[in-house]
Amino acid sequence: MPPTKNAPRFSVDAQKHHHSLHLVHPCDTCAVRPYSACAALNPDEQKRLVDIMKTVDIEAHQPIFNEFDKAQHVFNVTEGAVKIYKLLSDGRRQITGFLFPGDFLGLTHNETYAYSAEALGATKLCRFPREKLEALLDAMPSLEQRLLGMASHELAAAQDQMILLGRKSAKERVVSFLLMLSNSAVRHGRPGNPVSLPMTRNDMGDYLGLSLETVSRAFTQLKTQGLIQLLDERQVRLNKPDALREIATGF
Amino acid sequence: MPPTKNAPRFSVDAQKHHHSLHLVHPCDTCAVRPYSACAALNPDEQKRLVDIMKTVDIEAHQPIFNEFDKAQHVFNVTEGAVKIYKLLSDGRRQITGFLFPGDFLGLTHNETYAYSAEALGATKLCRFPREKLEALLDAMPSLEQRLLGMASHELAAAQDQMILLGRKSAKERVVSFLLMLSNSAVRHGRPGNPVSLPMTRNDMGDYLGLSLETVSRAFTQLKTQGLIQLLDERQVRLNKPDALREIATGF
DNA sequence: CGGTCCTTTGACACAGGTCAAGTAATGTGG
DNA sequence: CCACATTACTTGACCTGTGTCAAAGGACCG
Repeated sequence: MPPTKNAPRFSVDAQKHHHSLHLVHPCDTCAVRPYSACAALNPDEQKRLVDIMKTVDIEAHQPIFNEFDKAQHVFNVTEGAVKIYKLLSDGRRQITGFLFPGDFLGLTHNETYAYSAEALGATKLCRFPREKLEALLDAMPSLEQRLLGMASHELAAAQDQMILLGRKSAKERVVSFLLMLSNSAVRHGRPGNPVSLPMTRNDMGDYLGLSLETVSRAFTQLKTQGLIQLLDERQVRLNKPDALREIATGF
Repeated sequence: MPPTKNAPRFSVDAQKHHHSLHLVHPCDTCAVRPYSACAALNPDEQKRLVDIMKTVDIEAHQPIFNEFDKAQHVFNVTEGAVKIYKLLSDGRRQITGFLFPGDFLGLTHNETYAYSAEALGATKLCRFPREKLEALLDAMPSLEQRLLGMASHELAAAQDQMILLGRKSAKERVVSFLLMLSNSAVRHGRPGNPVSLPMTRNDMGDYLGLSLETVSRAFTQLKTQGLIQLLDERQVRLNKPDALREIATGF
């Protein structure tokens, strides 16, 4: 069952006009966050970024781009959530990340994208033409520094994911995932305890290297042990964060 | 035969004196490679790099630094090979990378190292004091650009490793590993076909998320199918690279 | 030449995958 | 507003790939 994807369907807003409204804080649009790129730029630099930027709306479950497409744009999530993934030729899928407001996608040093990207729910993005962004980079070391910091942060996260995928049990993976989502929410300025889960069990499985059934069973087990509590189907309360942290780190 | 046991050991002081000899090509010392950082620097910039650099020798199986140590130096491999890994509290280990001449280790944006590093065989490193290197970075955007390129390359590799760990079978993992080593050897200017394996089965297992027995069984199976051939215990010939590539990508 | 480490191989156990059935939640068209 | 379809989730029964444990051989070393 190789999930054959249709072509990207997104509408580009004609938003050029009110860019000027955002000049002082362009990153209100571009979702400024601790790890976002536009913080710490001077007004002139911000203006140059905003000038090459367009806002894009994506409907739920629509592709944003596919692996091996020509990499013409770089995106920044402003609202909603995105999953990025790679496929093996027989359809096996590995989700390599879930992205939230402030996160970049589509950065690459090759001609083509290194992964596919799809919106989880209704999502807004900032879109930068790649060659223009790269020209800006050369002229703005501070932006480049920022990107390096983000890349190094992502690299650390990728290594955590490797130990999860290579060495953790199903339960440890699910617990690690919940804590990771919680931490990420806090970093992005959202509440960290009732954790919201904008993705399906299947997506979680493809992120954690598990089947959807195993993810579901892990949830049930954690519920039974009183460690978590499902409020709404897409909302989990972490009852004993410390106990969960111990499970996640392998005690 | 484990690589170069009796490597000539020159002291740090001795190196200092003939820095001037290296000024035109300082990266002979610092192992210049396509993904290395010192390429494309002008002579003045190269000199400034060399001035803060020291050469270090590490014996086989000796630690270089440990996760959570204060990150005081950044290293570049010049000879030999290094493994970097993370541990869970009960001792489970995930090797997150094998590094060869030209590769950097110890780069982080935190106070402490994000992983432990250990020499596989006798190994030579270039060592840069971290704060001096960071000061240089601010002054040399070209170097920063180079690092960003390397980080983005490593990020892509990390995502390949995620699909390997999350979704590939034992046999697919081992084959992917052999091909990866072969490609890496070619990129680093060494022969790509008889692949040399400077690490133990145990190390391979900890890199691939498998037990050492499963790695061994996969080798036997590949031998039986005539796809590979063990020359020396640390040297594999890839008999049918195309067939191997198909296995690795999940056909 | 005995000790240590690495590798291979076999026997067996088990975590997690697969298949299947049933239910709940959500959306859709009449 | 209600049939109906669709998608998501849970749970059970069973199967299998890989881990674990154990033993034995080989290479290297002091």
